[in-house]
Amino acid sequence: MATYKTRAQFVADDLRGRILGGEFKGGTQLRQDALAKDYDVSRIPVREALLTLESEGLVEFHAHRGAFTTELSVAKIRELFDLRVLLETYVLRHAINGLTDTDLKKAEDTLLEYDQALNSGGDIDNWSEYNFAFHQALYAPAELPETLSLISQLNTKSDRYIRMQLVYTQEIEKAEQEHRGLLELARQGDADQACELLKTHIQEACEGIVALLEERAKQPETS
Amino acid sequence: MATYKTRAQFVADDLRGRILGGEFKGGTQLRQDALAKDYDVSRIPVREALLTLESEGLVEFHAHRGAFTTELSVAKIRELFDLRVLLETYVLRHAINGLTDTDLKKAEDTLLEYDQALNSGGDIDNWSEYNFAFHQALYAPAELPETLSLISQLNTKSDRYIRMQLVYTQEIEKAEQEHRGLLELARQGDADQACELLKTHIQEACEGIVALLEERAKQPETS
DNA sequence: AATTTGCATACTGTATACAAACTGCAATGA
DNA sequence: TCATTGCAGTTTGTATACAGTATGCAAATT
Repeated sequence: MATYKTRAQFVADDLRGRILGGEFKGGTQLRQDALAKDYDVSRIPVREALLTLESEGLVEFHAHRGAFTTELSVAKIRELFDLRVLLETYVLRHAINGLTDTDLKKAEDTLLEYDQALNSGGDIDNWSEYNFAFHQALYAPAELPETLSLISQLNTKSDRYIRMQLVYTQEIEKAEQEHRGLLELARQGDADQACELLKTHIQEACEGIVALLEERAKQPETS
Repeated sequence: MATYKTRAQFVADDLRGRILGGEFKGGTQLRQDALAKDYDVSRIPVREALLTLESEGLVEFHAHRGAFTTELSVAKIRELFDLRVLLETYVLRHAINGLTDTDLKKAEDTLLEYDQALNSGGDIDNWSEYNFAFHQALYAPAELPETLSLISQLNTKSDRYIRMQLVYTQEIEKAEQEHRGLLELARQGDADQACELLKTHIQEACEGIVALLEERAKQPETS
C-alpha cells in the first residue's frame, strides 16, 4: 500500500478485486465501518472508493442506506455483450489498418506470457488480467483511447460473469485458440474475417454465461 | 435544495451545470475550499461531488494536487463523435423496429415543447436539455438502458463543445429541421435513411466544432 | 392475533480537526 | 548567473466527532 498515492485508491483497487472475485453475492450491503476496519483506514477513503466503484457499475448507492453490490439481469448481460461486439469489432477493424510489426510482436508477447502463466499456476484471477491485456494490446494500434476506455468499462462490468463461466467450463483453452486465430488473421490483414471471429468469440461466451445463469436459477441454494 | 437526497448530489448536479456552461476554462483547478464556501457545505460533499464528475469525464484528479477541469483535444472530440455515430445509429435502428404510436407521440411532444421554449426564452442551457430529451425519447423504444447510459455519457463529455458551437453559429434551426426529419423517417419505419440522416447530423456538428476550435487556436487570447 | 406507534439502536452523511504533500520564494553555494 | 536547498504557507487527503435517517423490536391499541 505504501506505493499507492492515496488510501482511497488502494481501497478501490483491492475492493474491486474482491467484488470481481465473487466475494460478495449480488445485492450485498457493503458496510463502511467493516471495510474501514478491513483496511485500517477511516470511513472517508472507503466512501470515496465506493463512489469510484459505483461509477464502474460494481456498486450502487441508495441515499442514507449505503452501498450495495450490483447484480445484472440476463437481459443486461446480453446488452453488454452486444455492445462489446459492436465496439470491439469497430476498434479491431481500425487497429488492423495500420498495424505495424512491433504492434503484432507486442500482442504476441502478451499471448506467450499468458501461455506460461496458464501452464504454471494459472488461476482465474490471472487469466482475467491476461485476457484483458491481450485484447488491449491488439486494439492499441487503433489509437482510439476513448473507445478503449469504454470497452474497458464494459469488460469490468461483465468480468464477474465471465469468471463464473470459467470456473464451471473449459472455456479457457477455446478462448486461447480463438486468440491465436485473431492474431493470425490480423497478421494477414483480413479485417472482415477477424471481426467475424471476434464476434462469435464474444457471442458464444455470452450464451455460455446465460445458460449457466438459467441453469443456476432452476436449482435454488446449493450451499 | 430540500428536494435533493444528499448535499454531495446537489453539489455534483449544480457544479456539472457550471462546468458545462463554460464557467471554467479547461485545465482550471477547482479549489475544494472555495466550492465548499460557494455551497455552504464542508469539503467532504464537495470531494464526493468532484469524484462523481471525474467519472463523467468533466474533471480529473491528480493525487495531492486536487481536481482540474478537463479539456478535449480535437482528436478526442472526433473520436467521441465517431462513437456517437456508431452507438446512436445502433440504437436508432433498434428503436425503429417495434416503435409504437405512443412512443412516436412522446418524441413528438418533446419536440413541440422544445419549439415553444425556443420561441419564448430559449437560451442555450435549455436547448441542450431539450436536445438530449428528444434523442432519449426517440431511442427509448429500443429498450437498451445500458446503451442509452453510454450514449448519455458521451453526450455529457461533448456537451461543452456543442454549446460553444451554438453560441457562434445558427445551428439550432438546422438541428431542429433534422430532428423533424428523423421523426418523419421513424414514423415511416425507414431505418436506413433515418440512420443516414442521424449520421450526417452528428458528423456535421463535429466538423463545425472542430472548425471553430481550429479558428480559435489561430487567434490566441482575445480577452 | 394483527396492526400500529414509539423508542432504541445502528448506520450513513457531513462538519470539524489534523497530518502529509505540494508550491513558491528566499537563502546558499558552485 | 544559475541551480539547489530549506523553509513557510497553502491545499489536499484522512481521522475523528457529530447529526440525521433508516431499521427492528417492544408496547399499546383494536
